[in-house]
Amino acid sequence: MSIPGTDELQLLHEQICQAIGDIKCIQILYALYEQPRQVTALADLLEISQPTVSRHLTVLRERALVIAERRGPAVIYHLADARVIAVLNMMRQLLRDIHERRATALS
Amino acid sequence: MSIPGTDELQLLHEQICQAIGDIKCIQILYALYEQPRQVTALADLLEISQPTVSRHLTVLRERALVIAERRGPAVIYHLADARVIAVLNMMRQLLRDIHERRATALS
DNA sequence: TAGATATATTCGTATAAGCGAATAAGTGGA
DNA sequence: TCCACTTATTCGCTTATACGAATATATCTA
Repeated sequence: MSIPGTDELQLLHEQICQAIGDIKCIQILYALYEQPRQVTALADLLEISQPTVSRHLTVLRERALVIAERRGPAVIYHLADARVIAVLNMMRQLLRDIHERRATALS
Repeated sequence: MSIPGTDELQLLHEQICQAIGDIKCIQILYALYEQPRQVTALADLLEISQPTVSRHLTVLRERALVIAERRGPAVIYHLADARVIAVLNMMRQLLRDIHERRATALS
C-alpha cells in the first residue's frame, strides 16, 4: 500500500483516527465488541452520562463504525466492523513490545 | 486477545491513539516511513513550521514511536516500529471498505 | 391521547491542544 | 571563542472538543 495523499489522510483522520483518539470512544467500541448494547446499558457499564454516550454513538454512527438498530423504544448499537478492534489490539501489542524494548534497553 | 482493562486502555490511549489522532503526526509518521529525515526536512516537506514539527517529534519520541539520532548539529528521526504504519494502513483499508459498503447500500 | 421509557439534542461552560513568533540551547568549524 | 546552523522550548493566543443539566423527541402501552 502506497503513501496516502492529503485527501485520503484527511478522511482517515476525520473518520477513524479522531474517533479512536477519544478514550471514551475506545471504551464504547470494546463494550460493543463484547456484545450489542443499548445506550443506557453502555452508560451504566462505563459510568458515563447518557447524553455523553449518545453523542459519542452519534459520531461513531456517522463514521459508520457502529450500526444502530431500533428495537421498540430502545436503540441497540453494534459494531459495524470488527476490524476496528483488530486495529486497537494491534496497537496494544505494539505498546507491549515498546515497553518490553524499553525495559530491555535499560537493563 | 482479551478486553483491555482500564489501566491498559489509559496507556493505549495516551501513548498511541492520541498521537495517531493528530493529522500532522500521521503525516510525520508516513514521511519518516519513506525515509529517515531531520526536523527541517520534515518542516519543508510537510509545510509545517519548525517549532510545530519539533514539538510533535518530541511527543512521538516520548511515546517511543520514533527514534532520534544526532548527526552533527542535525537530529535524524526515524520510525521506531513500522507496525505503526501497518496499523494506519489497516485503517485506510477499513475506511475504503466502509465507503464501498455505503455506496452499495445506497444503490 | 396520556404516561412511561429510552434516546437525541441544545446550551453554556470548562478544559485541552495546537499554533507561530520569539528565544534559548546544542553542535561543529574557523 | 565566535559564528553559522539546527533543534528545542517558552509564551500568549486561538480553536476545538468534551462535558452535564435540562429539554426535546421518539416509541410503545393502555
